Amino acid sequence: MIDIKLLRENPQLFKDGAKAKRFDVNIDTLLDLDSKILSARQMLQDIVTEKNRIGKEIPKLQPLEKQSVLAELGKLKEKEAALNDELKHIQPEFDALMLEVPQPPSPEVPLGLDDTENVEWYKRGEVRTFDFEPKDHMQLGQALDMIDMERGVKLAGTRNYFLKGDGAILHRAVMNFAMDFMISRGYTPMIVPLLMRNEAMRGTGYFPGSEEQTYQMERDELNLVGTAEVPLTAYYMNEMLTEKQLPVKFVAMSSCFRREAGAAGKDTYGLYRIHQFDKVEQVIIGENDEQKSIQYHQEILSNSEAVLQALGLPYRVVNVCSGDLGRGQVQKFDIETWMPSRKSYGETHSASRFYEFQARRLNLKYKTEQKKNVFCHTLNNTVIASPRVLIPIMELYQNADGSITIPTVLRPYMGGRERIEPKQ
RNA sequence: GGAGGAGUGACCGAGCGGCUGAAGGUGACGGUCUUGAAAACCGUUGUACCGAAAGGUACCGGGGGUUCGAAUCCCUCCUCCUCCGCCA
Repeated sequence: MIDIKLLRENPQLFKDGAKAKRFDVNIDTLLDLDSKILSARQMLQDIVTEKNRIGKEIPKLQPLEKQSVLAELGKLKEKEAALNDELKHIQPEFDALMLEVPQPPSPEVPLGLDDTENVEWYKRGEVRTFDFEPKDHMQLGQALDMIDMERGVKLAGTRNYFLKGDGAILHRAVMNFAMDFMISRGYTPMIVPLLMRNEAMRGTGYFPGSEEQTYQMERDELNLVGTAEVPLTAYYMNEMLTEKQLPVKFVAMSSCFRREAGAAGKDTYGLYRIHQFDKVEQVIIGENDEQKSIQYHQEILSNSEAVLQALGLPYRVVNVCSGDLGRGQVQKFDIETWMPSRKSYGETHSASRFYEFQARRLNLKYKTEQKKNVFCHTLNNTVIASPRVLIPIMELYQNADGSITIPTVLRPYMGGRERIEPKQ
């Protein structure tokens, strides 16, 4: 959520921001509602002040005097009720609109309509060329009995799968490696609840907007999270931290659930776009300081790069363009990892910086050394998401004989083995 | 799932229709004293909104109601605790 005071001062900034992000929100209506609310509240306040003054005198009055004073009060109450009634209509309208106003993007964000206009920042790692006909991850997965898509679909519908045998082992190895790596960098490991109240979904910016993308447990009014960002970022919701506590750095491993509504027919092959996956996610809750936020953004980006480098995967970092940014994001860097079967880089990570946007919705504040109360800043990034990352691992590490070499950093997590080989 | 009990400021805890934004204590901060520290003593110590300010308004788990007036009474939701049942 944005600061209404900033909006009053500079509506054009927010109109331009919304336009660049391709969000449709009526700022003028919002400002109009705002001024109506302000004047109604001012009048209401004056009435209540008067009421309170009269109310205090009542116990001192003679019974006869009381009658006329009570009559006077009655008139005030009528006015009060009318104003309250007006507010009751306007306020929810205002609140709903406020939730829709996008955070304007940083000046460094390239203007663009969609992900095709994201700007490549830099590349790392060598893209492997094969001297044999490489298999894709599904062919490898079947041959090595690591992936069973058919039975996943049989039991749970499209975009569902089983990881089996070495597939399950490799998946766990990747997750555990990433988790241990982040713990070694000082992040606090968390196991988090995956069913979240609407409040937490709204607070992190997913609602309103992503209801269609979310599995909602309507009977219990709970939502299956699409990322551990939600419980981690909302962890201190409605709390007041102290400056000394900051920055808070969390890392969590969790399952993630996404309906992929609107993606019908897109990326239907293999393990790329699926309804359920596991992810190690990093979140920073930091000070209300844009320069520090920018530093933290670099930090979470380089954490993930270090993981990819350790795994020996070639990737590129892209500066996500305005039209591809979410409502709350100030700036976002995606990391895309080379996937031979797609003959392209595919998104594996997404590093976002929000400034106050989420903290305002979450009512997440801290007390500064100067005893002022301000909103925190929040950021998050993927550390690793599997099985999507198994696509480049399996495909890039495959050998001509059909086996897969295990990346060295994963070997300790796989009983010291060097290869995944077909069973005899 | 059934039966009871409870939610007050950073924390503990009093209040149970007007004198209460809220006693008392703890903690924190400032000061006196001291070579320094401790102890003791004195003082300060909530958030949001409107306002240039003075000041005003709201908030005692959330929402709604009764009343001229609610932290105090009623309804509802949430949370926690105790006992019983069930269970990985």
